[in-house]
Order: sequence, then structure tokens, then C-alpha cells
Amino acid sequence: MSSIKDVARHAGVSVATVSRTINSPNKVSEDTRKSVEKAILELNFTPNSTARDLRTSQTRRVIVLVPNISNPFFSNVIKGIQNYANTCGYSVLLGETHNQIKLERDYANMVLRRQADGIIQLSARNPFSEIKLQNEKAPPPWVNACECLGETSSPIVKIDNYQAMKDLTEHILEKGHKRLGVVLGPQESPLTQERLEGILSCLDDSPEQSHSLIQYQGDFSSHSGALISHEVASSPKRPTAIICMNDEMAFGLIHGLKQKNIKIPHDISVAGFDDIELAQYCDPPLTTIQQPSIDLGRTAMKILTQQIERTDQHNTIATFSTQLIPRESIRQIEN
Amino acid sequence: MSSIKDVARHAGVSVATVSRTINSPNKVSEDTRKSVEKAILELNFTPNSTARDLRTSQTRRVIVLVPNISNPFFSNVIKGIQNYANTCGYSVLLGETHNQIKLERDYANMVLRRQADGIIQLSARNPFSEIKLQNEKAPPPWVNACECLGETSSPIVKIDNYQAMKDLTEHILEKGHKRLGVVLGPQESPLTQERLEGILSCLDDSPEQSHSLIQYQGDFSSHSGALISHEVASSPKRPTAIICMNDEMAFGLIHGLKQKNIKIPHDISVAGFDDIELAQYCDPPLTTIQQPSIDLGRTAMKILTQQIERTDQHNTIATFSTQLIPRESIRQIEN
DNA sequence: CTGTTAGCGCATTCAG
DNA sequence: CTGAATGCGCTAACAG
Repeated sequence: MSSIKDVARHAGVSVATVSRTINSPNKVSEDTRKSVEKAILELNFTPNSTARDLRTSQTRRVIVLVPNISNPFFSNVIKGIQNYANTCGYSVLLGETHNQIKLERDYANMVLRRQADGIIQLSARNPFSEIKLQNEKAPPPWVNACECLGETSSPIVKIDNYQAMKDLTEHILEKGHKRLGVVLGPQESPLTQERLEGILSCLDDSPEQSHSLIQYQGDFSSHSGALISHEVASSPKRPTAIICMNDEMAFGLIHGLKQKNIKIPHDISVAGFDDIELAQYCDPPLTTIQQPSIDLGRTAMKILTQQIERTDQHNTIATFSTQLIPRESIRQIEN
Repeated sequence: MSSIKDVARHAGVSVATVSRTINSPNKVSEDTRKSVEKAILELNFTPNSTARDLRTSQTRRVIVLVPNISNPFFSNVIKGIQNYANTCGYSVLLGETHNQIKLERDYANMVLRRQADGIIQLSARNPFSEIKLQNEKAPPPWVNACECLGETSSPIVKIDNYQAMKDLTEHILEKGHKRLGVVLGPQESPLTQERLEGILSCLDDSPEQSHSLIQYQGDFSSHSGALISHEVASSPKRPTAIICMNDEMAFGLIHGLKQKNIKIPHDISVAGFDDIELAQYCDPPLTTIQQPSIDLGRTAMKILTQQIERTDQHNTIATFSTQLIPRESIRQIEN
């Protein structure tokens, strides 16, 4: 490995000049610049960025904390983060946490240890909350995306879960359904609450008070959806339409119901949330809510860079709207 | 931020001693160790690892090059990588490449620039091949996993694609099928070739020469599977069973065929490959091949650390076997 | 067992 | 516009 020193010697200049031609070429005369560039090429020099990081005390690296990387929604968000990061010279460190606080804290410590400049957290937790931040003037840069804390000091990037579910529920009510069901996500997830409220708001609004909502407890896994099919089948008064809080649970639920000879959507209509790629190939094709997942990621990364580079000090809250994707899994009810 | 110097002053010892109590506590007396630890706690000291990296010229960071992070198979492999990395103090830098050689080269340069210690490449390309490695004695550490080059200087971690397809094809033949079809992956992918050969080997072996294989060109996306359904439907002699080279294409294909009123598996049986989580909830549940994806990742990471730490100099080739998961998408043919 | 010293490779004052 | 000198924070000889 050749160092900046070698280049300097080879070009017959000082290391300072080499450094300048790399970082601010305009501060260097045409001639010396050319000879330095030649030396760089000949020696196949490539700057050691660890040294630069130490000197400038930055890393151009960010950590993404994600509960489960196999979730296609999250992987799209990461895609967006990566995408924006590439455009501005950042690289992304992946931190799969399975919601383990210890792991989250370990990663948070990495930014204190200057192994990364900041964090994008895709769960509703402040990764730094358990760390004593002694005599730190500014808290470390982080942004909370997708699944967000209610009150926090960090910027927030999310979708309008309430409105999304309202759109979906209204669509279902318009199709003539009166007895609804919902497969919830984990209780502790703010997503679950916000989305539930979206559904409930439509039922309250409704002129006819005859609407009801049966709640089933899921955990966002397709497996939980499959399990819930038993509960649904044995409900005394089965709902005619069930909203699942994500597509995976809808897949599991539909499968389970079909096995019991319940026809979808004829006997029970089912909706999902996220619009994962396979949702359109579900049988029947899944009515669902499309999230701008890549945009969410891109925006989160953008805001994080602003935090890191102190371009922006406001605590932005970016809320994205979603799109209802009507397909065949919700049927029209005839009276 | 307090530095090692502050701790030294605070504890009344030298920086060397502080460094020792952190890195090799046994080389330090009980008493001084305690007082240093106290100082560390009081100052809330956390070592700057950029400085350490510079000094030791390592980063304990590896890059994972993955074509598409949204592919559930890849994300499981990454899960395994991350998992092993966590056990030995490495962190993983994510590099989604979409098979763009330029991006791969950029990431490869990061290890030359000492931003990472090595690379796990999940595509069949040497990330360093286009980089002139002048007067480098040892090539940078990298391992090729999942989709691997035929001949390469790097260690290889893969499954036995040939045998896997052989298992699957035999299963289908045993069910009485004679006219087979296959939905291929991209031609340039070694996976496609190896798997195709696995299928063909069974047809050759077969005593009756009446077997045939119709080939359809896919690209691993569910969309391509859906498109191919048209071709299949209009085939003069439709196959009775079609093997898709991954589950996503099977989902698309099954959907497309159903839309044309072709019953699955009654009219046409379909198989997939990978056993993604939703495969069991496909309608009908998908017969497929389960890959030890997490193990693949873990092993790749393990071998990479050995390369980095020069524990092992052999060019290991780790081949994993797969498991046939028979479900209902392949039916028994009666004569 | 402990302290002194010398860099790792680079960016950045400050003079010239 | 250029060079000499300094130090980022840490580890690792080397002496003691």
C-alpha cells in the first residue's frame, strides 16, 4: 500500500500539496496538480480513509436498525436508504436487531465510539435512551422511520397510518360489508394502534350503528395469520371482511380459511397492508395499501445526512400518504 | 468526548496502562486495573475505534455484495452473515448492486482503501477482477457464496444445485409425469445451468425415452412467471408439470395459469425452488427445495473471517445439501 | 507490572 | 501557491 508520503516523494512535492490536490484541487496550480495526479496513478495510490476519518472525525457511515431484514417492506425501505446514501458518499451498516434492546444499544454505542455518524431506527425506540450521554452537548444524530415513537427528540419519517386504514375501511364499507374483523399487529407497536384507530373512526362515523369489529391478535407473521383462521372459523358471527395489518398475515389467513372450505372472497373478504410483490399473485389477488417504502427510506437517509452535517436543525416530521390498491380479495356484498 | 489521555490523567497512570487494561487486562495489576476502570466509568470513556483501526490497520468490517436485497432468499443469507458477524465483533456493510459492475468495483475499492477487511459476494463475479492490484502480494480477502464462479481463487460456499434439482425432478417423475417444463433463470447465471443439468440428468437416466422438457425463459421475478403463463397455455403439447427455478416465478406462473382456467395441480403441476416463507401458503402449497440459507450466510462469514485473520489459507469449497419439501402443487398422475 | 516513545496516514494550521 | 510542522486517538515496542 502506498501512502500519501510516497506520492509526495514521487511527485517531488510535500504531502500537504498531495492532500490539497485530492481535496481541493482548485487551491493547487495546474502544473503541480497534473504531476501529482500522475504520481497517484503510477503508484496506484488510494487514500486510507481510516486515517482521514480519524483526522476529520467523521466516518460517512450510518447504521440502519431493522427488526427483521427478511420482511419485504423493510428491505424496500433499506433499498431506498442505500440508494440515497450512494448518491452522497455514505455507506450503510446493517443492524438486524430482532427488537432486542441489547443489540440496539450495542449499535448505538458504535456511533458514540465514532464508528458511524448516525442511526436510522425502523422501530419505535430511541436507541440512545439507555445510554448515559454525559456532558454531551448535542445528542447523536438519528432519525426514526416507519414505526415511530409518539414524542421524541428525533426527526420522524412515516406514513399516515390512520388515513391509510381509513381509506381501506371506507372502501370495504362501500362494498356493503357490515361485520368487519381485523388481524392486529403486536399490541406494543404504535402501528397497531394508529391503524386500529383508522378503522374505528370509520365505524363511528357511519350513520348506521350496526357495524361491528372483531379483533384478532396477530404478530405480523404469516404463521399467525394461519393460526387465526381457526378463531375466525369458530367465531359465532363471522365477519364478512377481515383487514390484516400486513400482507403476510393475509396470506396465512386466506390459506387457513380455504382449508376449512371457506371461500375467499365469497364467504369472507380479506385485505392486507403493504402491497408486497406477491400480493398481486395471491389467490384471490389481495386488496391492500401500498406504502412508498423506497421513498420512506430515501427521505429518512436524506434527513439523517442533514442532521449529521447540521444543514438542518429542525426536527422534521415527514408524513407520506399511501395508496389503496383494490383487487379481488374484497367482494361486493349484495343485500 | 473524553480520550484515553483523559482517562490516564484521571487515573494517574499512563495511556499505555489504560490501553492495556482495555485490551489485555491480565497484563495489569488488580489495583491499577480497578482504578482505571473507575476512571473509564466516571469519564464515560468509550474508545475511538477509528484510531484503533488506523493503528492496527484493520476495521472489523466486511462488505456484503447482494444483487437485490428484497429477495427473501438473499435476506436470509444476510441474516446468517450478520448472525455470525455479531459473534465475533464484525459489522456488515450492505452493498446492493443490482448486478451493476461499477457499483461492485466501488465497493471492492473500499477494501483497498481499508474501509473494510473483506467482501462476501453473492453473485458470480470477482469484485476485484477489474481493479489493477499493483504489487499486492496477497489478493484481498473475499468469498463467493450462493451464486458462484466456476473457477476462482476465492473460497466458495454454495448448495449442490445439480443434486437439488435431481431430487426434485425424480420426485416429479415418480408422481408419473412425463412431459416436463422448466422456467429458467437468466442464461448468464451459473445457477440456471447447474439446475438445468440436474433436471436433464434425470431425463437421460430414465429408461423410457419418452420424456421431454420444454424450456421457458424467466428472470427470477414473479412477473416473468406470470408472463410465461401465456406461453405455457399456448404450447401445442402442454407439460403436465413445470419446475420453476425459484418460488417467486412459481407464484406468478400459478396465478397466470389459474386466470386462464387451468387448474393447479390438476391440469398442470408446478414446483418452485428456495422455500420462501409464503411458499407454504401458496394455493396450492408449493412443492419446492429448501436451501439452508442462514447456514450458507453463517458459513460464508466464518470462512471470510478465516481469510482475514489468515487462520486458514486453503481455498475451501463448502457445498451444502438441500431438502425436498413435497407439498400439494405436484399431483400424482394416473395412467 | 508500568511508563516513554514513536508512529499509523492524513488534513490543516501557519509561515513563507 | 506551497512546505514544514502538528496532532487526531490509539497500540506496541522498548526500557525500566
